Amino acid sequence: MPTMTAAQRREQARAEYDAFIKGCPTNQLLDRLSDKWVSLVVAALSTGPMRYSDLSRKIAGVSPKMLTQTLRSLERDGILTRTVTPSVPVRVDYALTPLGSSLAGLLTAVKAWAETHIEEVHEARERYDGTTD
Amino acid sequence: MPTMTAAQRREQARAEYDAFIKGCPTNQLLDRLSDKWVSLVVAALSTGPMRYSDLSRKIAGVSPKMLTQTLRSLERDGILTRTVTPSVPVRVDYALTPLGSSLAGLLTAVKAWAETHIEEVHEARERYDGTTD
DNA sequence: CGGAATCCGACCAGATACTG
DNA sequence: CAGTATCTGGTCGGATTCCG
Repeated sequence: MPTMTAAQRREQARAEYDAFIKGCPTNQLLDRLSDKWVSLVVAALSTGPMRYSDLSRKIAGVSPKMLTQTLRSLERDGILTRTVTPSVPVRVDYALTPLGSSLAGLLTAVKAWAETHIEEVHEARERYDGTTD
Repeated sequence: MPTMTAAQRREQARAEYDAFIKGCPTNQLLDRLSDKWVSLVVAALSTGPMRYSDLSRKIAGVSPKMLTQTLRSLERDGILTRTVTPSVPVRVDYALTPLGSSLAGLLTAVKAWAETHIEEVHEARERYDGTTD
């Protein structure tokens, strides 16, 4: 009696999909890139190591919480390293790993694409928005 | 007296940052890519045009709402085209534009990077998670 | 079949305040 | 200086329902 079968089928499809995602490297990476702060942090560090407060200042709009959270996940993924120097005021430096650098290279490629094609996108948008005819 | 100056400074930094974002093509593009369904739709269409229900089936975990929403924004951005065939049951086909195809190419590059380096990420994660010492 | 509208819950993200 | 903890609210995403 398929009374709530619809929901169950959805759920099952979701589970399968989820399992599929787990084994899919692309999606995991995409998950990282989809974090808006990730790209900014990586970009900021691509010119060299920075301290926590430097990052906080350079990125500006970020809250301490999000910055820490982002740095943590990137550190966990081996994208960057966290170095604590126990001086009188504690000093923490963040730097890209080789892996992180290659990711930065990828982001550069994305950026290049964006700058090349953004115009077309804008035109398409105006065309779509001015849906006069 | 700086009682609430902290909040105001945050707000101002946020405004500047926001303005910066507006003019930044990279970020606009990143916004698109950060939508988890976008990549899946583009990937699905990269092998050829598909109907709405085909996409719905192929992507599996997506709800009608999100699928439509994703397709709309992609259509608006000129990434894909929407073709309605007014037969008895309405038929709608979606296909990538040349712009969309080039985006698909970019996603392929990202995918390649992911598959190349995912192993390192996994190792880094296990090393980080097994925080024994 | 293809889609729109509504409702609602879950999660994410920010602000604030406090600690080492 | 470099975080952490908590609360809160806004947005996203899903389920449901109904229309062309």
